[in-house]
Amino acid sequence: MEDQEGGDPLNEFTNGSSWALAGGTDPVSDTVNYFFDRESAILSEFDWNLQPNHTEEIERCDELDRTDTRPDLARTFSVSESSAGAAACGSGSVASSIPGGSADVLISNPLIPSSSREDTLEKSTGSGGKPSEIPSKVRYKGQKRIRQPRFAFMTKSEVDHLEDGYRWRKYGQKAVKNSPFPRSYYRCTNSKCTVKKMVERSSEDSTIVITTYEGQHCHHRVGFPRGGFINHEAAFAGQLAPSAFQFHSPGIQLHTQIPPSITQSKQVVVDSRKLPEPSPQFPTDEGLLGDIVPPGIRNR
DNA sequence: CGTATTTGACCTGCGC
DNA sequence: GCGCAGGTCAAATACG
Repeated sequence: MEDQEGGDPLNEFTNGSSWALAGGTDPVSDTVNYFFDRESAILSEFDWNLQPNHTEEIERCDELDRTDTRPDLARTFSVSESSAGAAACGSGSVASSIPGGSADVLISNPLIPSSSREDTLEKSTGSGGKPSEIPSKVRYKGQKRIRQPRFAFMTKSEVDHLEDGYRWRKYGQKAVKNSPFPRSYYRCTNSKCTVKKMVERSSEDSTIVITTYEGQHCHHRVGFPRGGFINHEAAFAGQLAPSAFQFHSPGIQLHTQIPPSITQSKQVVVDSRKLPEPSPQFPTDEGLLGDIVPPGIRNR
């Protein structure tokens, strides 16, 4: 647990970053640096500020987790109108890590208004909670959904659900239009965490898995990718990526290879071509992950 | 038996 | 207003 955020990730990526993944002494830290480098480049591209508070927020939330297991308590501050895409459990601003090593990066607008029914529902019931007396269908009405910031990336992988150090509960699967592959919906199993992710395969290239994170984890991962059981890239994406979108969206669209079907309307796509050229290969876990699709050089 | 997954139904948002 | 597609719920089922 504690080792997952052992150091200030921001310091790590601002200080010593290394693109030499393969030759690194620690593939994990290399991965960290890799991501942070890329994120730094991306965020600076848009003149976004990085606020190194993520560790504190997570610890705060973890503390809550230890001291109080009531789901309602945590959910009460899950989303607010002014959260501007803040995380589910904390409003902390953090530097996100964009997993550029795996794919192009897509950034969703943090303030996409939708429906807040899910938040409302989760407060009252939760996925595993006892049913409320009020039918959910009734509670849907009159609610506004505040879409949390989204973060999507593509990974070339044979497995759909990439391990990222968190535990996820699948709560839905949906056929996607114009795609032969269904989209799976996952929610973080942490009772205080409202992070979700969607996983689907690219309709154009079935070997590419598109993972979309929504929200920000308020707790540590359950494990850390040292034992080789975790997809590093996904881990950092899941942990850090969404938080980037607390910053103002520049509202520009430069480049994307992620199908619009998964991102809804408003989105910002970071032009990965402006990023430092990544290593075409990326450490993978158990060989499940194939070649990570590097931004800008895919399909060459 | 507790937890996770599956899956059909339902709701919301959006485009026309 | 209508229809479609995305997203979620929750009961049923599977699994360890």
